[in-house]
This record gives sequence, C-alpha cells and structure tokens, in this order.
Amino acid sequence: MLERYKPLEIEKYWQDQWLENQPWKVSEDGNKPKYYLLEMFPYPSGRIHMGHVRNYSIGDVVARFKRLQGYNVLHPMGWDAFGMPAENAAIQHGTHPAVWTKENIANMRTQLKRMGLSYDWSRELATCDPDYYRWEQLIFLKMFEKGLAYKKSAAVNWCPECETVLANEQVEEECCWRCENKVEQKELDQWFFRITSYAEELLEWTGKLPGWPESVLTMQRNWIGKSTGAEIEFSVEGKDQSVRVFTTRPDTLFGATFMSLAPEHPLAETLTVSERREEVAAFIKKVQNVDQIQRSSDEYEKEGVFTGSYCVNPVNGAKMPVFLANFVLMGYGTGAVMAVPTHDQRDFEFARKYDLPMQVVIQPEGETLDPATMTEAWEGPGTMVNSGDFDGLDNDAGKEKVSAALEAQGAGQSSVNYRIRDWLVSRQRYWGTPIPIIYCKDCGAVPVPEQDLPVKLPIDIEFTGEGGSPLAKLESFVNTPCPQCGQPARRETDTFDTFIESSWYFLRYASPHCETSPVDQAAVDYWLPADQYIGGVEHAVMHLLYARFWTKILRDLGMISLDEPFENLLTQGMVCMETRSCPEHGWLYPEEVEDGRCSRCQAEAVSGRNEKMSKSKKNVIDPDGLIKRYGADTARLFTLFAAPPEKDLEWNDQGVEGCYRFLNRIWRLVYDNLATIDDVSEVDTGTLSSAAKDLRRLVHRTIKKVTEDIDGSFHFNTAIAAVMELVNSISAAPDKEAAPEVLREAIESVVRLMAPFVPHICEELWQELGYEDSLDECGWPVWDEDALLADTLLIVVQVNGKVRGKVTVAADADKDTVEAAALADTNVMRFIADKTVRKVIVVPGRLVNIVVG
RNA sequence: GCCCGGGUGGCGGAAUUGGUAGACGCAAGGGACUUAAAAUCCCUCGGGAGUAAUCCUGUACGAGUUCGAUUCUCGUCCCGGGUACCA
Repeated sequence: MLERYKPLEIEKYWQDQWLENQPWKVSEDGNKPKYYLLEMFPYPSGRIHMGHVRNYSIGDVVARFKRLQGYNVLHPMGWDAFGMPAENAAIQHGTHPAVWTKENIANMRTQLKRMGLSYDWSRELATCDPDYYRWEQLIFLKMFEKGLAYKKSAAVNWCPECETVLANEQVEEECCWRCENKVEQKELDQWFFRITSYAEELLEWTGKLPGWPESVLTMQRNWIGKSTGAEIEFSVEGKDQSVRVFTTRPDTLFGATFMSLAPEHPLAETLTVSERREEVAAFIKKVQNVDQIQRSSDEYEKEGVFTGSYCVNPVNGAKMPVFLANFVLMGYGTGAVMAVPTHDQRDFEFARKYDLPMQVVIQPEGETLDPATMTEAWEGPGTMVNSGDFDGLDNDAGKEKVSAALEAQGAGQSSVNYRIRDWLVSRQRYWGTPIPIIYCKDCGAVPVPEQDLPVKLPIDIEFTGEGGSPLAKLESFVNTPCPQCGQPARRETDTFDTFIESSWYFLRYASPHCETSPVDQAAVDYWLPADQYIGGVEHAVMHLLYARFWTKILRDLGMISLDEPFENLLTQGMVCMETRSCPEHGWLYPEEVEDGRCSRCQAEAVSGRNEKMSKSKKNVIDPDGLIKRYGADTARLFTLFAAPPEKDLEWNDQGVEGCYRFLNRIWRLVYDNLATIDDVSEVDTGTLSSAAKDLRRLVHRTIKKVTEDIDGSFHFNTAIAAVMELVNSISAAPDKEAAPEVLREAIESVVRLMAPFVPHICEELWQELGYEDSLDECGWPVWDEDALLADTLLIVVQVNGKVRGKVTVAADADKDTVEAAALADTNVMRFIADKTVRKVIVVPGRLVNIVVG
C-alpha cells in the first residue's frame, strides 16, 4: 500500500474499471425491489458548473446508498439539448447550434465521467435527436386530435429593428438586448396546450404527494389559483350586447357601480362611442407598452378611460359606466370586472380618481361605513345591506344565494375560475422541435401523417438574429404538398417550447431505445414513478407542473398507466456567488479579478449582489480546476459537506482544503493500522474491555446516524461530520491495539460509510483491506442495537431554566434518583439554598429543571 | 406587486418532538517536530467580567405563549428564488 493518498491515480484506475465493466447498467429484474433515482438533466451550456456538481453529487450518494441496500437502481443521464443559448452562440460566433450543442455534450459527458457518477450510460439521450423528438411530435398530433392542442392569437415581444421575437430574458428595461430599440407587443397565431382542462386534477393531486416539500406544493396550488365565485352577465344599454364578468364576490353585486374592461377586451372597440375613440385608442396604445407584472402591481398607478357606454346592473337596474382600466388583465377570468369600489381596494382607488359613485353593501360588525368618509375599501366579512331581499344576510352565505338568484333569472351562475392559463408552446425560433403541421389554403391546419414523422429540423440554415424565424426563410423546408389534397402548402415554421422535452424525458429513460412508441409500457410500469427526483428549487412550479401535466396526458392517450411521475422530490438550493463587474469590461469571471481589480484595465472591480451562479453574470466557478487539483472525491465531498442540500450554498473555496485533509486522514488511518488489523478474529462482545466497548459503541452509533441522515433527510453534511468524529475518536482511542478486531470493525466502517460520498478512495482502501469484491457487493453496514447502549447518562440540571450543573447517573436510574442527584449538585445548591423549590421538571435521559421562587 | 423560502461566531454550518446554543469543518492566534519549508501533531477561539470556580449576555429586530424558545404565535426589517418566451 502506498503511504500517500494520490487521488488522481486512484480515480483514473477506478473510472477505467467502471467504463469497462459498466456496473450500473440495469434492466428490469423481478427479484430485487426497484429504485428509480432521477436528477434533472442539464442543459448543455458548455461546461458543468457547481450547481451540476452539487445536484449530481447529491443524487449519486442516494443512488450508491440504495444500491448498497439491495435495490435495483435506475440512475440515468441525458441532455436537455434544445434552447436559446445554442442559437445565441450561432448568432454571435457563427457556430451551428447542432455543432455547438454536440461539442458541449461531449465536453460535459467527459466532465461528469470524471466525477465518478454511477450512471447507466447506455440510456443516455439528447432531446435534439430526431429519435427523441419524433415521439413528441406524435404525442402532439394525438393531442391535436383530441382538442388538447389548439391555436389562438397571443402577444409576443417584438423588436421592430431586428424584426424578431424576443424572449422575456432578451428584453432589458423594455428594450431589445441586441439593438436597444424599444420592444413592442405583437399578436401572433400560436399553439397552446389545454393545461386548464387538467387544472382541477393537478390541484387535487397536490394533496396526494406526501413525498414533496410542502413549499413546492403550495407554490403549485397558488399558481393554479382556483377561486370560486360567479359569472355574471351585464347587458349593455341600448345595444344588443352583454359583458360577462367573473367575480369571487357575488355578495357585493348590489354595490357594483361601474365596469372595468381590459384594454385588450374584444368589446373594447365596439363599446367605444365615436366621440371618445381617439382618447381610448391612445390609452390602449399606452397600456400595451407596459408588461403584465407591472400592470398588476399594487403600486402601479391605476388609470382608465371611459368608453361612453353603460351596462345595467341585473339586480337593481343601476346604470354602470364602462371603463377600460390598465389593471384589468385579459388573461384572467373574462377580462372584465364589475367594480365595487366600497369593497375592493383597486376599484376604490379607481373610483376616487374618476369620481365614480360608491355604495356600501357589506357592513362589518360594530362599524358603520360611509362612502363619504371611507379611506380604503372594506374587503372583510360583514352583513349585507342595500341589497334588496338579501339584506341582513351574512355576506359569506350571500355569495351562494346571489349566484342562485342570478341563475334563476338567467343572468349568471356560480363558477370556478383558475389563475393558470393554457400553455403557449409555439416559439419563433430555430433550435427546437418542429411542430408537425402543414397549412393548406383549402384544408387549413393539417397534421403531418404519422408515417411521415419525424419532421426533421433542417441543418442547412443561416443565422443572423434578424428578420424573423430562420426556418421560415428556408423554402425547401417550408414548401410541401398538403397531405390531404396534395396541392402546394406550407409547413409550420415555429418550434416547440423546450419545456415540452423536459416534460417526459424521465419516461423515455425507462425504454430509451424503443422504436415503436414513445415509451414501452411494461418498462414504464416497472420503473415509474421515479422514487426520488432531485433538482433546483427554481423549477418548483413550471417544469414540475408541466411534467405532471404531460404524464397525465400520456396516461389519457393510453400510453402509460401512471397518475404522477415523481414519488419524492428534493429541491436543492442554488449555488450562489457574488457578482463582480468592471466599469469598462462589464461582468468579470473570478479569475479576471486580481487583488480586487480588473485584470485587463486595472480598474477597481465593483462587488455586486450574491446570486445564483450563472454564465451570463460570470459569477461561476469551474469545477474542473477543483478536480484537477484535489480529485473528484474531494470536489464531491466538499459540495456535500458545505451545506444541507435544500439550502442555498454560498460559494467560498476555503473549505475545500479541509475536505482533502480529511480524505488524507482516512488514508493514513488505514495505512498506519493495516499491520495491526491484518489477521483478526470476529468481535466477541462478551469479553471487551471498557475502552473497546466505548469505541465499538461510537462505531455503531455512527452507522446508525449516517444511515438515518442519508435515508430520511438527505443531511449529508451531518452524516459526514459524524464520520469525521469517528475518525478523530479512532485515532485518539486509548489502547486500541489491544482489541484489533474492534479496531478493524471501526476502520472498515469508516470506509463503508464513506463509500457513497467518495467512491474512488473507498474502493481503493477496501481492496487494501484485503477484499477482492467491490464495495458494491458487500452491502450497507447494519448497526447492532446492543452496542449502542451506554451504562451512564449525563443529565443537565437547570434552575429556573438556566444551566447550573451536570450530573452523571446510571442509564436505568429512576426519576427520583435523578431528581435527588440534581438537588445534590454543589453548584445547583448555591442557587436553591435560600429559596423555595416550587416545582421540579424531569425530562428522562435529558434534563432536570428546578423552579424556585 | 404577488407567491415560496431564508436570516445562528471572523466564515460554512450543528442543535431529536420546545430541553446544555455553536457539533463538524474552515480561517486566525500560540506551541511541538524540522537546518528550513511542506506535511503532521497539541492548545486557544461568540462578546463581557473574573487569578479561578463561576457569573452576565448572546440565534436579524420588537412583542407574546412556556418551568424552559434558535425551535411555536403575531408584527417589522433585510436577503434569495419564481412570476408563464432563460433553463
């Protein structure tokens, strides 16, 4: 055995072994329980970053741990390969997105292998591969057939200078990121998925996912945003038209004094009288330039414009002026609200500004509201007043009563509304899955016949970042005969949102090479649901909701029988770091800062916020340097030890050295004791000295702690700390050579317990300890309950809640004995001597609190 | 704005179900070994008082519940994530 730990040599040896033997290649096996461990697959941005190292180190611990526990573990890896950065690289550097992506995948695959992650690489997939996206196109066609995919008009960010659609991220302070021109909103015909049809089921199942963090479930519930209320129809005075509103407060209907419509509302134009047309048009234009987040914010100045038309309140015949208002969003409800200024704060502000009438219809208990003196709306509960037959009712009961009355009258009914909107999946970009639709001027939108799939993304294409969608300019792609009538037609040139690929890749892993359908049902039945999904908390809503949605879609298409894809979810925190910038050169990489100055111009580097490591802000650490210097085991250990997984990890590279030192300590522990423990008998628990018993107790307590820290809570940092303590104690253990069999058990336990975290060094040491089989073969250590028990316990003694002493008692001492020992402690006696003992609280095995006064 | 998290020494973090605040590691200081350096080992390490025993104080801030609060409740401040075309 070598005296020194040489990580790079060891890691190369074991990685070569793993490459050759593929020990983690799995198939369906009825003899073992299955365990599907899934980590969110990466976008191939170029190089792995610390977030990946963290995510995949966490996952690998669990995968290796479960394997050691005897599970048949599926642990796959792939690439979320479509997306905007590839196209940006093409525009900026002239590299084709396909080439750029392929190179990145090759690089990152090498990097992941260098980390010693236990993947079944035979299942690797890349979403930009036609063998993958062809199935997505098929699923889309089936959805189209069932009406779950449909087209409608929706707004996009449009840069008039570049003549291109911009993603939200490409809009900086309302301007295009490339040419800095003002961005406009433009209406386009786009494809949608009817996720709203699944809103109720998606919501209901949030109550049936006990393995998910409550915070994620709450976020999803709020995102779906179910609210119950009523839809009410208001006829327009003097016209054969009506405005439908959704309200959660039908109980306030008698207080509705005007109407507010979204500026985009289809009736906005027809309801505008000719003399107000100019003013209204100017207002609509102004609102269109403001984004929705700003529009719905509380601080945003509420503004509106009168259309000149009036509605009639169906319950009291009141004449209600119709306004367009900037805070009403077309995307929510019906895009129109009945305004009740007395009981809705936004309506209140609006009414005060435009001097509109107010009528109190809910009186809170013990108060009398008067519109003349009110300074804000009363949104709380109360008794209904000024509401005809409903006067005197509790407003909560009134909600249903009013809805019922409206229904009888034919002017409305109770209704449920969701905040969630249908999923817009069209993207006016190149690097994505082509949408398999052909437009014929006679037949309309015609699906590409199944046998013609996949519609392959053409490769011979130019990138300028200007002039609209690149695919639309490629005549050879666009022009194609109509599959129905044969006359010349045009292909859809939009591509799919890349969130679609990540909504079903975890199903494809079960049968990644299936050539007859998206998934092999038997394989999905065996492997799914994923027992554990691990990924960044930033995906709490969108990705995780879309993945749940598509699982249900595939179920309803009869392709799988699965309601939910992920049994347990671990959302890891982000890896954050301070950003730094130079006034001259913009964002700076850490290696571009020397002594707080920009390495290029020597200007002082400005420290920015601490935020998620991201390439665009250059606050990233390249894990490669770490691995080259210390090895993969140290890199893994450090990310696992630095913080518990669900917490954000603030990067600081000082702790790395300590982890490397710890691995050296383990190495030396084996090296120094190898001769002593070379040939020993079994532990005989009957004849152990008290020192040997103490060591053995700590060994078994550590096994228990590490097992529970990994299995229950993923608290790897405390698991590792426990092994560190064990190593310290073994080194310091008195007279350990006297019981070499206990020493051997202790040292072997250290190696076995660390194996999921730092596999290379542990395999190597396991071999040095004389084992020929891999650690994988010997299973996870089991603790001996009898070895855990101690003879004595340390009990803390408090007086009035403050620690005043500690006493040691026999482990089986009864309450009275413990109490007596506590009262007899000399320091404790000082504090109770001249006082009356009022109460003594004894917490068995822990503490005694003496209350005096 | 809205929704979801978080805030503990110089730093990362630990603390079972409300029961010794600061485990483990880093950094720092002191010492041993060495011609020297590296490596390793030993000691100190929240703040304050004290020779010491020990005492006071301390978990973002302000209240509350409790024999006892980092933990539970209410309010405030600050930081991070998401906000539907970044992935």
